Amino acid sequence: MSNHETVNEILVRLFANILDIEEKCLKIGEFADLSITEMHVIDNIGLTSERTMSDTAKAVKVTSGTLTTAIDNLIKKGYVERRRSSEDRRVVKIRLTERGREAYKSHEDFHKDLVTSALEQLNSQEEELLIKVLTNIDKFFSEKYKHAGWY
Amino acid sequence: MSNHETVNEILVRLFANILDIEEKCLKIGEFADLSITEMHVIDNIGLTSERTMSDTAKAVKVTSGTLTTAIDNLIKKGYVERRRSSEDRRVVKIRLTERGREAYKSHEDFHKDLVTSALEQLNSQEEELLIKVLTNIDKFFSEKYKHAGWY
DNA sequence: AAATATAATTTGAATATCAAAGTAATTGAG
DNA sequence: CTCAATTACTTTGATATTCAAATTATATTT
Repeated sequence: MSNHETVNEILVRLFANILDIEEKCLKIGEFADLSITEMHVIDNIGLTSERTMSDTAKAVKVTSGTLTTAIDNLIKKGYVERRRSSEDRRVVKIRLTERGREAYKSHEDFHKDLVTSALEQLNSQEEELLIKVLTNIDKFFSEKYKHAGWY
Repeated sequence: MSNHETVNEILVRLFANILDIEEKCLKIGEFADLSITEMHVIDNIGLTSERTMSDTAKAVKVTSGTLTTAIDNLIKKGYVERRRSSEDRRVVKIRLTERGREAYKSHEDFHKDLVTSALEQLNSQEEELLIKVLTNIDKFFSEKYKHAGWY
C-alpha cells in the first residue's frame, strides 16, 4: 500500500469515528448526561467570561433557535446559567455553573490526553512535521473551500 | 505557543468540524442531494460487489432499521439498487447504480485531494514519520478506549 | 414438524435541527 | 422626539434521523 493510501486509511478511520469515539468516551465518564454537541457548547462557552447567545450560536454553527433549546436543556441539567444583560436587555448572557466548569475541564483533559498521546515519543523535529501536516489539512479546508464561508 | 498547544488547537478545530466541513464540501458539488451520512453509506457499499443490509449496517454503525430507511432514500434518489438474494431469500443485497458509483468516485477524489494536500512538501522519509504519528493516535483510541468496543 | 434463529422491514417515540413568525428592546432617520 | 427599522432572542411548526421493539418472511435445528 502506498504512503498516500495508508495515510488516507488512517485519516478516514480517525475522522469518520472521531465524534462517535468522543461521544462514547463521554458516556463512560462522569458526564454521561451530556451529548457531544452539548459538550461542544460547554467547550465554547468556556471557563471565564459570560458569552451572548448569538456569539455562541455562531461559533457552534447552529441557528439561535436551536441554541435556545440546547441551552434550555443544559440549564435543566445544571451546567449553564442564563441572565439578561442589564446594559442591553435584548441580550442574554450565558455562563457555566460549577458543574459546567467541571465538565469543561474533563473535556479539556480528554483533548490533552489525545495530544499527549499523539506527540508521545516524538522529537521536536517530528513535532514540527506533524504541525506542518495538520496545517496543510487545515489549509485544504479553509482555502480550497473558503467560498462556502468557514472560519 | 507550544507545539502541544498548536497541535491541540488544530486538532480540536478539525475534529470538531470535520463532518460539517465534509458535508459543506459535498453541498457545493454535483451530489448536493446527499447528506454526509448518505455519502458514507455509499462509500461503504463500494464499487465492486454487492453487500448485504446487515453487513452494511454494522459497518456504518447504525441499526438495520435505520439503514433500511437510509437505503429507501438512496434508492429514491437513484444511487442504490436493492434485490433479494436468491440463495437466501431473507437476505437483501444492495449495490451502487451508475450514479452511485459516480458519487463514490467524487468522494474518493475528495479524500485523495485531502491527502495530497496534507502530504504536500513532504519527502518520503517524512511521510513514513507521519504514518508513525497517525498510528500513535489510532492506537490511543483503540487501546486506551477499547473497552467501549470499537474497531 | 415444530421450535428457534436470522435478515430485513415497519412502527412508534425521542431528539435535533431549521426557517419563519413572534416578542421585546434598541437605534437611527427625519 | 418619534416611529420605523433593526437587533437579540424565543417560540412554533415542520422535517429528518435515529433507535428499540414488534412484525414478517425465510432458513436452520432439534
